[in-house]
Amino acid sequence: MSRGLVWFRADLRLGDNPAWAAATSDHEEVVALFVVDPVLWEGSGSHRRDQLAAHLGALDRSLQRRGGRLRVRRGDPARVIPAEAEGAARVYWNGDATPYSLRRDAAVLNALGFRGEEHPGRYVHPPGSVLTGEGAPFRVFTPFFRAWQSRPWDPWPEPGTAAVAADPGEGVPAGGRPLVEPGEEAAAQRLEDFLERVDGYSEERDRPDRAGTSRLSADLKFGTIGPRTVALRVDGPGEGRRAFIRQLAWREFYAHLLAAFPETRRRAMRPEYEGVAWRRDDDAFAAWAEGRTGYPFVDAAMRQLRAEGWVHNRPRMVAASFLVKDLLIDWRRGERHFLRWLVDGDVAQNVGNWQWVAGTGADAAPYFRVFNPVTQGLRFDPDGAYVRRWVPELAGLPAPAIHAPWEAPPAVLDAAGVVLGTTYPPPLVDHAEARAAALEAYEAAKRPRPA
DNA sequence: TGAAATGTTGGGGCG
DNA sequence: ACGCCCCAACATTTC
Repeated sequence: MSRGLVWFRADLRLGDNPAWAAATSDHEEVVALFVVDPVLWEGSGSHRRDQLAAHLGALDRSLQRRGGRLRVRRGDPARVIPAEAEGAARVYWNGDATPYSLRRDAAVLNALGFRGEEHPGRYVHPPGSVLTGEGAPFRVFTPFFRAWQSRPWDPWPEPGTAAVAADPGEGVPAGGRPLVEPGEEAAAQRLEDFLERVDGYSEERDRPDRAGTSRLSADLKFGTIGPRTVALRVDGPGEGRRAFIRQLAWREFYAHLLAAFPETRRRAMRPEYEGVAWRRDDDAFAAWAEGRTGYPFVDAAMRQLRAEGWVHNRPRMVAASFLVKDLLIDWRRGERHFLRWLVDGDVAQNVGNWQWVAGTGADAAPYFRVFNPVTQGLRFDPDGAYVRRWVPELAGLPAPAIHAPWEAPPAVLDAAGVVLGTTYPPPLVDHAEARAAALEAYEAAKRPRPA
């Protein structure tokens, strides 16, 4: 009897899954394997581990409905996969593009004696497939987007009928309470829920106090939903749908960039900014990470990150900008922190967006675009509801004052029970001064070095 | 997917 | 009626 092995990684679904479809069509029996890689497991914060464990449980239940189990092993994939592949004709997986996964997959493939088969399941168009007319990678989003959109594709095949092996191995790791209901059915329901409000997406997506976004980032990260399913369901007329497809394309752009320029995992895409004189300020970093910068919109974002591992994109950008521009701390420190704590933490997206904010990336925000944390709060959280939820000690403050409590009249602070320096910190830095210092630091880095 | 600084315009108050 | 000032609203430029 012919047997195949499917190595699940960031594609925890059975539908819209090319590796699964190929294996279940090519063989009479398949083993569904997940390897808990200590490098990734230990590197993840509790939020992502809890969500992953829950998703694995849901995948196991889906496989049980097919008469099998998810097999779980702990260890280095380069050792575990060949051992598990004893008796299997081929091993199937969906490829990824981060430097670590490329190294890992090459090692696995080598150890398997090339009985491995990589499929593209993580993106609508796999990294490296969208290129300029000259065959070079795009460095600017808009032309990438055009090429990405005009590239034809078909939905991936449906799964075949192979039996699923029923040995659960070590079993699904235990985890705490996940952020969202696990599994691909729940993810599909989240997509359907989003489609109910997609027409308002353009208007609502920047409002952290409302539920205007798709909330699909973690599902795309874990692969509990397929990118082509998302693209197919969202495609259509209307501003909201177009705006969302554009966001989906940013995700693909960043995957393409990291695949084409793997060194940008650690280094600025624009080398002139490698020389910025970042400050080594552990106290300021801790204040940022713990949500006590004294800027309510920033603190709300950082507390939401700690509490639930997900942050709305707008406060995410503003909090990131604050670390880099206001505190002048190296974007890589923030990148590491976000990657650890985010449920949707993904190397390509995280690095791409941090470099965008820092102004060091391809097609990034110019370095002189500095977010004002007060103005951003006033504009995108006009009632203060988002701040009120995550910074409860300010909850008694009325709308405009809540975004800049140090400017509120004493009577207003009194009435809200806010004592600056006691119940809530004063601003860690003066934004206007910090902005000027950041501009100076970036310009200094750009200037040619004196001979 | 900014914001501050600077420039311009036009309405209204007022002598 | 006129000039002057103030300032809000908008536009442009600069970082």
